[in-house]
Amino acid sequence: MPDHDRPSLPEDRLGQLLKRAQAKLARASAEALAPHGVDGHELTVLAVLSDAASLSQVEMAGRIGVDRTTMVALIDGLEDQGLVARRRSPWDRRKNIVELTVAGQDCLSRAEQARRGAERRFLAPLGEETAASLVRALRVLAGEERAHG
Amino acid sequence: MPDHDRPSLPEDRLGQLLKRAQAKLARASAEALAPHGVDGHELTVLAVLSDAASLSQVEMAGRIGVDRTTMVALIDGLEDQGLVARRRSPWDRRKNIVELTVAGQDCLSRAEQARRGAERRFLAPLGEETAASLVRALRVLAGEERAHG
DNA sequence: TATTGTTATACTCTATAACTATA
DNA sequence: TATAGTTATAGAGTATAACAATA
Repeated sequence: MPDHDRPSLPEDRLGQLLKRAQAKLARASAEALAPHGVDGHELTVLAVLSDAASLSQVEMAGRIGVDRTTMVALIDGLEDQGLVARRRSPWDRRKNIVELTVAGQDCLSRAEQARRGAERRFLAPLGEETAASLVRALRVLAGEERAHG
Repeated sequence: MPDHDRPSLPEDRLGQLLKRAQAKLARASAEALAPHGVDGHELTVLAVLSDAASLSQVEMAGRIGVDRTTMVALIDGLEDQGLVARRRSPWDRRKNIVELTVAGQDCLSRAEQARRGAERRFLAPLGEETAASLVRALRVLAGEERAHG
């Protein structure tokens, strides 16, 4: 049976490679973030808030790509830890304005540094040039249209 | 605020890129496989059986990386469609020997071709050389030790 | 009527625990 | 005692449906 006619085994399939690489990085990131008391989703919320100053919960949900019902519990957890604060918008009393607290900014700085370290260590085996090329390729495949980050 | 100190937004994070690329490929593969009546997991089982001729359910589970309890329903579905057959091992009556049927081999050929097409179309925007380089990089990151496939 | 935040519910995926039969 | 297959159950993660407050 010629090689190109033999069905691909799991370990040769692109989907499996992407899945395993993602899972491995997720584990490494989780380990790096654990000391800072936030998980990946929570760190994302903090980072988006840091970029946008303040957003309503639906706006946050849209940015992050989760449902607004999922956002509720996420913000609950962050608020319980004192990392973000909710307040009613005076202009539209249906909306919650969510903002970073000082503790939240501090946590973000530390946790983001830890996350970057994990990402850097994860990519280290590739070398700088290959790693950059991988990221470029993934941006294309993921449908990321931004010219450069 | 210098660029390297600004927290990464979701779309710039490697984990997100891997996740989105994987999700996009998974959707494309699911669409390509749908006409053949199998999903990705089921196709994997067929491919592994084609490679190994016959395996017990625990051996299959080990190869694919799922629990043996998950394998039961997987095999159930394939058996209901007549794509695989179970029989008791005469040498160890605790074990089920799972084998491809003729219909299963036929389905495998067609579905695997469809899956490869989806993968090829997914990688097309990169060009051949970049795509091959991506796969090599992912093999390294996923912990894949095989020299070349 | 439509939207925001919220809660309750359901669904998917997968693993753990427990049972049966075999070894 | 230990293993293979099976079933029932539970947990994580996330979405849908429904409700109250507000626009």
